[in-house]
Amino acid sequence: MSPQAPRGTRDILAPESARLRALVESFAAAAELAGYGQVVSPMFEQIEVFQRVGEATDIVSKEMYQFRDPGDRHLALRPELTASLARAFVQHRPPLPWKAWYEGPQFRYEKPQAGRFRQFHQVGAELFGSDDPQADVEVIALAWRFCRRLGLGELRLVVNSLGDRSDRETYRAALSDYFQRRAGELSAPGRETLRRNPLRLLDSRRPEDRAVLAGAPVIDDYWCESATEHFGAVRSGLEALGIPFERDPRLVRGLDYYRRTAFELASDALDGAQDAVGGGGRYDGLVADLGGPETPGVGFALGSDRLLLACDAEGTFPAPAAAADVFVVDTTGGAAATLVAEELRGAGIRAGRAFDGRSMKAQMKAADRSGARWALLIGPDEQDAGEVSLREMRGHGAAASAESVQRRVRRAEVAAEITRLLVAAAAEGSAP
RNA sequence: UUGGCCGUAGCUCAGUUGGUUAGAGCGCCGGGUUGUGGUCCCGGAGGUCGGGGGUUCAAAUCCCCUCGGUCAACCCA
Repeated sequence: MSPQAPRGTRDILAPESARLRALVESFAAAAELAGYGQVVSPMFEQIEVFQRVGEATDIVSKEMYQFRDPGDRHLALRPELTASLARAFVQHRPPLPWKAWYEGPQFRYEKPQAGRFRQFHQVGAELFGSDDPQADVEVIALAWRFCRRLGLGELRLVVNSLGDRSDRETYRAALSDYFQRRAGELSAPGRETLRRNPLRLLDSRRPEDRAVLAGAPVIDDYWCESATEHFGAVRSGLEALGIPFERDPRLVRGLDYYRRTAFELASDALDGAQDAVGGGGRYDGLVADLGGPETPGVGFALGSDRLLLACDAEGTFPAPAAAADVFVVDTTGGAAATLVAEELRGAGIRAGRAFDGRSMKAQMKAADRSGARWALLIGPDEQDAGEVSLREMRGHGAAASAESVQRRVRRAEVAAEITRLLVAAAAEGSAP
């Protein structure tokens, strides 16, 4: 049996890889418009970076790829990037507010399924050093604006507030009390969840648990004044921007470090259980947990793979066209094609060619399939005359409905002539 | 980690109650006379039937294990 990509990983080949790259570029543009700078952080960290962030979360307790390097350092492939960014913040202490965006693969040991991989890609942004609700609004708006730019329409923004640290703790205790009293009615796995982290029970999908949930205490009653005020400001900020959202008091998110604002973006176009394309929130206290000064922060991450699945479902954000401009057909052996193709590429023209001395017919077929606008023919005739034949392929430009047109061009003027034609076509296309 | 469904050429799939050299479409390669693609016609290459073990005179077809995919629980992007 020949080797395969490890379970839950995959090769992303040409058209799709260009699409992923375009998505990242689009995100970079959106983030940088808002003043976020890119951070490229290591693919792995000292394991404590993630452990300090939440022992109770599955992501760190059982889904981390961990290993010891030859120097016996205990390391982990990053399962998420907020912790890495917080570590980088503590290490470099950049001026506040520090606005950073990132992109790249992350790793979680999970059972793969559609929209869930062991190596997956995210884009995200973090804002450190401000507890202004307007910062929350800016961050959410960035995520929203980016998704809209991808063409996603069936998107749902869900927001909640988990209150301050102490609010969260008292609520957690109250919730725990409540569930303890009715533990008998919970499902078996639900009781286990209750033991580990009662908050997690809030978004259980099991019917028994949901029934018990109906009478559970609501977070709203545990907010302190400032948390209430903060959440109010976030909501009115979103309203002012015309960003639609719904409030879900049971939204808790998986990472333990969230305080106050938590939000999630889900796509209604995705069927199946994995409909969340991203989420985020405020993590005041995370920086301190990593040994830095008390520093508030808010941010989000979006799953690139799932965003693209959602785009597929909505038929938007197609792969950028990769068609060549010119395909060189050489029946004199192939060396002439090399010279012309390299010359054209040097002039910024996308040029393809065939190898292995294939027949003219075969080369023409290849030219057709390459999607090139022109075939550039070099045979003995052209070579003797110091010329090439430039054939406009049907389906392009003026020749779309008529027969393909073909004419001779001086060999020395080929690059200039094609450049001229490309410029003319671009002008025509941009100013119809 | 738990459970359901699935795994046949590069891709999408057929393969009757186990029975001889495993098929189709698409794609790929070549050809249809004198250098010219997209349509059409002809031909060709390509499969240890995911892998291993077992039952049987005989297994793609039955059983077990394993790997992988998928769906759901869990969790999350």
